[in-house]
Amino acid sequence: MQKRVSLKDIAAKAGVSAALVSYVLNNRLPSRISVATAQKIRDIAGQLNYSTNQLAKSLKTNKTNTIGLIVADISNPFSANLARIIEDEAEKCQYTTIFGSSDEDPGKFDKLVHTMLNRKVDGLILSPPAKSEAVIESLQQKDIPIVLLDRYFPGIKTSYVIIDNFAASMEAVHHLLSTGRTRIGMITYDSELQHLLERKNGYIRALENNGVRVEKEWLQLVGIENNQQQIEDAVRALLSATPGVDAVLFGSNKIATSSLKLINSLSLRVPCDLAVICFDHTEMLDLFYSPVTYIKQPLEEIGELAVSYLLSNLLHNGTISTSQLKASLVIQQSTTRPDELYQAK
Amino acid sequence: MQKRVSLKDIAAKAGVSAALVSYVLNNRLPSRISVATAQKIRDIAGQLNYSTNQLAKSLKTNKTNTIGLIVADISNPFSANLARIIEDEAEKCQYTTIFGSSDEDPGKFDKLVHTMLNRKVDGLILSPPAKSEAVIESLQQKDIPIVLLDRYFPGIKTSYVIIDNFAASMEAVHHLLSTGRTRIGMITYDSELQHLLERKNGYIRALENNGVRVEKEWLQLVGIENNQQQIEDAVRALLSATPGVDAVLFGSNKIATSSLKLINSLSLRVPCDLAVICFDHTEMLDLFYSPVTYIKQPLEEIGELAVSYLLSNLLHNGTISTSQLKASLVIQQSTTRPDELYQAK
DNA sequence: TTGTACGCGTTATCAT
DNA sequence: ATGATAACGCGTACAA
Repeated sequence: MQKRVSLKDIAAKAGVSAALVSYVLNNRLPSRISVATAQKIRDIAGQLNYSTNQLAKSLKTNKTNTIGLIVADISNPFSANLARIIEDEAEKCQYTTIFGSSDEDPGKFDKLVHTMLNRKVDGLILSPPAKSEAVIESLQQKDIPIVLLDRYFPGIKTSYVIIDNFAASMEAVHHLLSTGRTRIGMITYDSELQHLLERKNGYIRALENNGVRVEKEWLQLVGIENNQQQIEDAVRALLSATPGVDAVLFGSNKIATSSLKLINSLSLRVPCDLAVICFDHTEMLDLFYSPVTYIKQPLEEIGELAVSYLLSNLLHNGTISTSQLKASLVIQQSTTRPDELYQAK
Repeated sequence: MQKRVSLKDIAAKAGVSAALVSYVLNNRLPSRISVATAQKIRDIAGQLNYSTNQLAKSLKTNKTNTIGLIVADISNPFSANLARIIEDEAEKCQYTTIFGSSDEDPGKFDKLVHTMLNRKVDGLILSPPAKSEAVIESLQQKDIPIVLLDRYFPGIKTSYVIIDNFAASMEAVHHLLSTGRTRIGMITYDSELQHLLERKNGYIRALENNGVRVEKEWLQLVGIENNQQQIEDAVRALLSATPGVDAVLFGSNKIATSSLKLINSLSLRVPCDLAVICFDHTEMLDLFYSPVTYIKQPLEEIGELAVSYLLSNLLHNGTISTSQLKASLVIQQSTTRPDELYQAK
């Protein structure tokens, strides 16, 4: 169906053995091969437009030069951006990437991992969903190189690249406090994933540290399926609480989008009546009528580190490298103090 | 490194030949194999946690159950959504998808195609960039199954799934005219890609059909690299033209985003001073202070058809299937007539 | 049910 | 010094 030119076609045409062709094309033992035949082989390979069959090569060498990447959902901008960076980075090192979306479902995650393993990927970069510890541990037992991305499990020793979500949440809340907001709510996920717990705990700790009592209704937890209705209910609950909030921290870009969609339709004004901050950037945030302050993850660095950790793991199996990067707060209009708003505009 | 359990491990433990194990696990010749041994083999396979080595299988069968998908840029929401749909659709049919982003660069496109071919993908779904006709034609000569996505080349007979961009543009302009706009501009790409030409021509034709003279400055062409500065200049040119426009059609979501970002910072109001319509949906459009009317492509249908055409092509090589789907106009506030605006709100 | 050639490169060993 | 032979990786499919 595809390339039918094989090594032995070249060998036949050149009047040499297939092995020799292999050596030449891979630049092996260059000292032991006469320049003349080497050139002849290269010429013929060129004119036959030969390209090596990766399947056969991989079968023999047990190396596919492929890495598997599993994210939550490739159609989410956060995942898509990260995927793109990883793809580019891997490609620089001659690696091909195959993607999969887990939809935060550990069953689907497990299935994806195994299809990738059947295809003999050299290693995996994974954003594991909740309750997927067993899968990760089994990969470790099999000595399959993995790097966790965006998330990690405190109880499992693996390579990972994450950000300091606790600190990021704290910083966001401190910023809100510094702009005079006192009734700060948060909408985030009801999940046991460590990075999400840290976002939640950072929020709580920041308020406590500043002597602010966290009202029960100020912390709204929603399902990780990102149900629009549920998120809207959470927004309404925050606003109708007693006392109602004057600022909200959104635990993800999906939550932010759904919430802002509702807020857009209410009479409420941002930032006068409500300040908002959100985790992760999307273009939508800049286009909101009051550009949204957000917590920016260093995506390039995350992607590059993940690939580099994985590749170094491929060379020296057993190496464990971890990074916890710092996120930065990008301050825009959505958190301007009301009294500064007019002079700023 | 990974699965070390092979067919012959099972065969040894079961005291049968490797061939028999293969038959059993593939449910071949079920009538000719005793139920007892079949069960024994399955049990052993289960307890050894065997899973087949796709590399070896593919090498023999010349089938990888993998499709290659090349889009312009996986980090663009339009591409990402489509990719996700195709991934899911392929997965339903037991196919794995490998992605690549061409960045509209024919050289990169060609390179991606060849890495995929070296990996022996069964077929390709491609959004070809400009000047990649030669690559497509060479794939055809090699009888490699392909389906073009989102774009096509009029001179080349291939399977494709596209939308009627000409009609979509016309409909958008007609809608603007029907809401009383008379000075309608367009910002789109300076590209020879057929689908982009059709977007441009649909705009021109719609105006001509309605006896509107298209001022030169109303049609602004920008590079496909989506340079922010260039797009902003185009917006400014439209607004400062004589006469200045009272409506704009954006040729892509990237153009729309960049333009709206600028418009957001001007004193100009949408839709009072300017109506806007854009090709393709992103969430950003709903969050703009005046939710943006857009041309919606039937992404699910496009993705499903593309996969189905490719798979049917894998069975019966040489089949050519094409679809030109209709896009729909989703009308939102950004094109409301100024005089209806207050009563509508 | 089984033996075995096969797909296609790789690489250690053998031959001039 | 140069180059050839052959085993190998692992599952498949045909002949026996």
